Amino acid sequence: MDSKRLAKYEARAKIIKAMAHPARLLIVDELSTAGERCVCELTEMIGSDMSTVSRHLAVLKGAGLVEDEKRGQMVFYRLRLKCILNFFDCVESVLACNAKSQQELLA
Amino acid sequence: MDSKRLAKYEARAKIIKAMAHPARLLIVDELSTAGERCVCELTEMIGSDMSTVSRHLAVLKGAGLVEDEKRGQMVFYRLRLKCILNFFDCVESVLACNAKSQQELLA
DNA sequence: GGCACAATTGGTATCTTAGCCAAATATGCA
DNA sequence: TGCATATTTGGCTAAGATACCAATTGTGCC
Repeated sequence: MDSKRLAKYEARAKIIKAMAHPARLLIVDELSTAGERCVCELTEMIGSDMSTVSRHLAVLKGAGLVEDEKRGQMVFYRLRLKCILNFFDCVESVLACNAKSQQELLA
Repeated sequence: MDSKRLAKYEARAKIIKAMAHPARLLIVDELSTAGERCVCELTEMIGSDMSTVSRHLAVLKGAGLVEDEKRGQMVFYRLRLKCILNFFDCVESVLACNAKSQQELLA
């Protein structure tokens, strides 16, 4: 793979990798409907340590998927782009396709 | 996070994680345009060991993204779904958005 | 200043992933 | 049968990801 093509796929992979975790998918999903959430709200939803959630948010921010804003002692996160929902539609159709194949194997 | 919601995000994460690698993105991209490719062709494009490529393909297959067919001594892989291209469109728009932000910082 | 709350960061243990080489398996052909 | 090619799998090691606790930073309030 030449270096230009590699750079292209690495850039894509970084973004995709940022979403490749259940907790981070919950965050993206939640932000897409709620608009914005502070770290403490997300922490309660996810149910793990706040330090862990903060690191997940840092990953999403590093990939450019979310942006943050500090208001008072809280930090609010929101999606930078809405198209991530299309993304999920595609993932769901893969899941549906897989489920169908599973059924055909049983039938 | 309740177990049902967790299961939903884990299923999604598995699929997304399967694409979260430059070599696997090249494979998906290539299959989306070429239709199908054997392991040796993909190995040459990627430029790493065939055993490595074979493992990447196994990851994609495990997530239900590709299917394989053995013909002769070769194994051909192809995409199970075409919608993965929409997927890339979204990733590209995140990249474009990031690039724009970078420029604004410089200006 | 001193305390409480929100969030991030350092440190560390643990698990997973990725890569290579070598070995095993499968197919085609002489 | 024997050899070459295509692919997968086992074994190993290095690198990366994840989670927790503890410590630190920043803000608001008394």
